[in-house]
Amino acid sequence: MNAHPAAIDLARLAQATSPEGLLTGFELKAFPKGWLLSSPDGPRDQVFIVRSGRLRVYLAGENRELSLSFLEAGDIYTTHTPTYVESVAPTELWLMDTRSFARKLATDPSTTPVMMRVLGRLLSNAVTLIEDLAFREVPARLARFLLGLVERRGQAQDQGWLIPLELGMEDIASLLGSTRQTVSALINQWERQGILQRQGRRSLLIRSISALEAQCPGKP
Amino acid sequence: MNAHPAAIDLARLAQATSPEGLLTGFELKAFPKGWLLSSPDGPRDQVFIVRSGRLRVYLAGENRELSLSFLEAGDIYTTHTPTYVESVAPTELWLMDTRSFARKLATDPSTTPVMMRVLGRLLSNAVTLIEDLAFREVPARLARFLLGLVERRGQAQDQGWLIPLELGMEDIASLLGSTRQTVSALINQWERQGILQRQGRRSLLIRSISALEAQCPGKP
DNA sequence: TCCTGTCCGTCGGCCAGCCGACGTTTCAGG
DNA sequence: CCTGAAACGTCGGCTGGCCGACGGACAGGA
Repeated sequence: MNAHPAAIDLARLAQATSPEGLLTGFELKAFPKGWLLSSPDGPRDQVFIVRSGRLRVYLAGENRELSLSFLEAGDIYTTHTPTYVESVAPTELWLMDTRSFARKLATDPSTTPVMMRVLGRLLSNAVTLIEDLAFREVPARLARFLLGLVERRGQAQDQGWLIPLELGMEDIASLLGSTRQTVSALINQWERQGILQRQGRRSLLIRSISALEAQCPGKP
Repeated sequence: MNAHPAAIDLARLAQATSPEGLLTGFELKAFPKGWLLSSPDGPRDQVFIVRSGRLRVYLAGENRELSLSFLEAGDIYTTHTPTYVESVAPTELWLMDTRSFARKLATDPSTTPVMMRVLGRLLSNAVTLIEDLAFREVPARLARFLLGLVERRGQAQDQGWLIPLELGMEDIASLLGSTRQTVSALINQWERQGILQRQGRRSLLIRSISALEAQCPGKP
């Protein structure tokens, strides 16, 4: 659910201008905003590392979409999985097809641990999402989402924690597998209860962490 | 959702009695039926290959369980993910901790492709399950489950396809993220409609593949 | 043969949350 | 300072499917 798989040192590494070291064999390409890089039907044979920009990984049903993750600089991904990948901002990628990548792995074992960590991260995220969809209700998912933001990007204030909100209601709903209306209603209800407070359109002030935690059944 | 990740040649390889070749470094262990091998809370640092028996991989919520997969001879798995793993029959495993395994991967690149395939398979299954939970309703999931069985284990008959059903209603429901009652009601409804037919307690005769396919929105 | 445990079929009540609809707020570009 | 489009807030109706409950069917044990 959370983005940032293995953003550790790759973010800096990916800033290179020529493919050296771990990047050997990758090819730099740029994409405009709104470009569909991969779909479940199309070929699924690429590995890439994000140099800059922003991508959305999502699934699509009849008349709904479920975002799995947003990828940013330093994130690595493979189109092995039947998902859609779309740039939501101008984006630069280090690209490589999986066949070459497999060869690279076979000859250069130092790449393996990175790849394993990435795949492990992806799997963990997927499992967490499955748990959410199967067991938890929307309020719990939204609460966990907000708590995650506090943890990763929250700024302490005397009134509580300020978190940036670069996503609209619609986008959040899509990340949670819910709808705009439900998410909107929940946030406004919580605001009325004093749990949080809107701070302009693009940020949120969390006034009571514990009240949000109370919405999540059984999470330490 | 479907079991059998990389059952290709591993099933035979795992029959060995001493750890040679790919099995180098693994340790053979036996478990009785009903043994909990791993849980989201406990240590999650093992890789194993099933030599014989049967394991269930599942998630647990407040008062429900969701089975992710059943593992059988030749299947490989890692407890990296926060899931429960339990033996549902007496089981023999080739075990190894992830640290040693990482070292093995670094020194013996031939293991890497196997591992990548396995992880890829796990990811694909996870994504498919997410799609099901997020977009499809229970009838569609059940229909796809049955169609999968026909494809993998169906025996042609003049009346239709006979499929073995070694799982009870409860187990099937757990695989689909639904309940015993709902699944039972659906199957009996389909029986009344002549789509399928019970054949004793442990097998099912599918009379109309196309009727089942009609239950799945948009799947070629 | 009966008894007892396990599984299956079916019903009615109930509710989370999806959907459509419509009004209101926000904001960028003229 | 307008203005149109995009995003947000809120309402009511509707329904898939969960839950509890209960009775029947089919074992295996004694």
